[in-house]
Amino acid sequence: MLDVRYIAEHAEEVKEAMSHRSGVYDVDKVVDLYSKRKKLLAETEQRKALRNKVSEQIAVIKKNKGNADDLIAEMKELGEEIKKFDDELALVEPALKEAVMSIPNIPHPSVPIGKDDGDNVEVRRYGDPRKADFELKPHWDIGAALNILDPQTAAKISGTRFTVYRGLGARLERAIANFMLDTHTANGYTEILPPFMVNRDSMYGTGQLPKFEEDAFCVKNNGYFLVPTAEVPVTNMHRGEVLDEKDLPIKYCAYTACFRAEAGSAGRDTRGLIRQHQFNKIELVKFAHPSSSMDELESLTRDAESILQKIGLPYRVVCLCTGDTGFSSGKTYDIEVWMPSYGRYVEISSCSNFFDYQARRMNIKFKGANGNEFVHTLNGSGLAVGRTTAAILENFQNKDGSVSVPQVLIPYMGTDIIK
RNA sequence: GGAGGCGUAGCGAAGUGGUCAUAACGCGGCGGUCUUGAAAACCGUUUGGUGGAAACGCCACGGGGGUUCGAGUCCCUCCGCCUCCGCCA
Repeated sequence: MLDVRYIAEHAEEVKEAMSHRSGVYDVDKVVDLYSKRKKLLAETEQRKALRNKVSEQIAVIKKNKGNADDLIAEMKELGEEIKKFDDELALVEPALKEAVMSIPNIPHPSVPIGKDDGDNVEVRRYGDPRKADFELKPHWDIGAALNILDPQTAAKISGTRFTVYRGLGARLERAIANFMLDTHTANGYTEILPPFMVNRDSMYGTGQLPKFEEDAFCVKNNGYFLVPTAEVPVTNMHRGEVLDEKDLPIKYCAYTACFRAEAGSAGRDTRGLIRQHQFNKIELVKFAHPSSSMDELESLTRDAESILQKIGLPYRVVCLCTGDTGFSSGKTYDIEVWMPSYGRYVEISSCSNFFDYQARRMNIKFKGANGNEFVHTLNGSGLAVGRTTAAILENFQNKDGSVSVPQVLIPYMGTDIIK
């Protein structure tokens, strides 16, 4: 969330920023509730100060065996007044909090202004889209032919949007995950294996709640949520903490299954590994000093890209425009891998700098020169494993239906060909 | 799942209805004295949030609610940790 005070004192600036985002946001409501709260706070605090003072007097009188009945009666009355103001505050506070939380992050000045993904700006490209002298097949056909991807069986045991990986398919998924983790840990990221279920507070902390509850799976027994991304458990690890400035940046990588309801995506990407209820992902998370978080976003994006370069998959990096940038993010780069079956680049990673937006919400600070300050949080996929599997199957397929194993994965696969 | 105990500053821990929560005491951290330097010893200093230009307030003892003129302290509830028992990969 943004700083309430900042919104109140820079209302026009915030409104201007919101006008470039998708959706409509009520900044005035925040300003309004803020001044209302301020007024109530003044009223109640003034009375509390008096009560505190008189209560001390009563204590003294009692100690000296005196009679304080008059004062006690007065305070009883004052107490009722205080309660009235507090009750009113109890209505305004949550309303204000909700209003503030409903305002998305302010995009960084370097973010291109635009409406939707059509206005995203390509930053760089690596490699060239695969060309072949035979017809390139989509990965779901390759997977079926090689008997390594089996959505039918998954549908029987679970439902649609699940896949059973079999044999070298399962092995490929595992090889990719291991390769990614090995690469990132060698780059200074500490490997984390977090719980795959988290509580409600964590979902609020990273911003999946309250707005996007229908996207998540909730466990009936205990109200826990299946993690939609490792960002949630890993970023929340430091919720409510004051970090040591000299430990920054803290860098984590985590491999988890991710669970998404994909509500509202009916009919989209119904075939293959692109959009599943359960998929594997390596996530990179950073807690950074505000002064260097923009640099950390660049290096995080490069770290994610390096995986694709090492495997040898063509991709491009785009900077999301203001209208397409996620709710909590201040700046986002998407990494898109070339998918022959789609005939275009498909998102395989999303790297974001949230500035202090998540940190304020989660109360993650560091002890700096000017007292405690909020850290900046960043994260990005490094990468989505299922989509990487799909991209490899398509980009490394051979005319005879086999798939060559990328060089760097051969040690993990124990073979150089899937056939 | 059952029984009991506990949750107070970075850590340990006192406080069991009032005028020492800017929280005793101990450890740690920071500054200093001493020392060639260090250790030891000694002295000093160390919670955060929020309102206000300031003066000066308000809030916070795991979270939430209640009783009271007044709650760290009493009551309810939720969460977490520990011990024992049961079950279990």
